[in-house]
Amino acid sequence: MPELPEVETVRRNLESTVVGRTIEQCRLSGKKLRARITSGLAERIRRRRVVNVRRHGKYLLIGLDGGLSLISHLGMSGRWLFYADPPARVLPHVHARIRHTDGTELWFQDPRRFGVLRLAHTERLASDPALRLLGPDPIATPPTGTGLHALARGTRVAVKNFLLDQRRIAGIGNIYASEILHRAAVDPRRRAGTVSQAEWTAIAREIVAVLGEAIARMGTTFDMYRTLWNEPGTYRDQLLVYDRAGEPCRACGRPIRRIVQGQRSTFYCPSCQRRGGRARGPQIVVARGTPDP
DNA sequence: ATCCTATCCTGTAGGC
DNA sequence: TGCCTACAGGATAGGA
Repeated sequence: MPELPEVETVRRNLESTVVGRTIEQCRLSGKKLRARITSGLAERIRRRRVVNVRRHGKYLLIGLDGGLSLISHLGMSGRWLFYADPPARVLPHVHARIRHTDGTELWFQDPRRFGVLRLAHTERLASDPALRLLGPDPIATPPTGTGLHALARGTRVAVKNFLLDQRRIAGIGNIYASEILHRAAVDPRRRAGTVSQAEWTAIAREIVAVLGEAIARMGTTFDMYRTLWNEPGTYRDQLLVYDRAGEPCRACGRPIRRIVQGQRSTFYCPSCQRRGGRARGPQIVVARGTPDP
């Protein structure tokens, strides 16, 4: 669920909240997440001070003094929660509880356990197995039409799945892939290698625009995702196609369609997102049972 | 090499 | 009310 805008929101929250605080103790649930939590993690982060909080794609990188970084990925259901005044009862599915020397606490909760928590040496972060294969972060390095066009040359996967591939661009997930392609007026089923340079230019522009607007609204909340203070993000109100199957396209009025690509839902407007873009003029009403021209 | 499928896990919504 | 199935914002091992 959390994609780049949600992770960036949490990053900003953490940056303003935990940088400068010192970890006094860390308690782990002992449960396995997507991968096993780095052995000795709790002991190795004790007494360390948080010096920065960075992000690459959907990965959070919490920098500690002494040259260590805590790598965290939220998976589908992970969240970080900050408590100035920690509750007495621990919530279910909390896998890490970090207590700072000032009594504040930071909890990592992840019911589905698709998240990641690992420790790495800061100077070797780029070669860490979790991060090594990631493509550029589109906020740090905005993509260009020519760059994407070259990257996609010869690729036969659907452009929607291309955008989801973290080795090519790191940070786009299922919601924003649909939104980006809708705003760029590109059919999600098109093979990436057949998308024109002009279309890639539109996609590059919308990647930056959509992610930026979603960050400004603190991300998209359906249910699980929350900020560090358990607040929802409000980009859901801005969604043009995601989760809107059957509802009218905000541009042309025709119904939004849901299809499945790679076992995941894609939402798009069959009228606005086809070669040549949206038909101008009034909507053509086709009688029931009449084949679509 | 590239692409596709199944799988990890829990919670919840909807049908009956 | 309960039982069942389908599905959910991610990533990847392994096979075609």
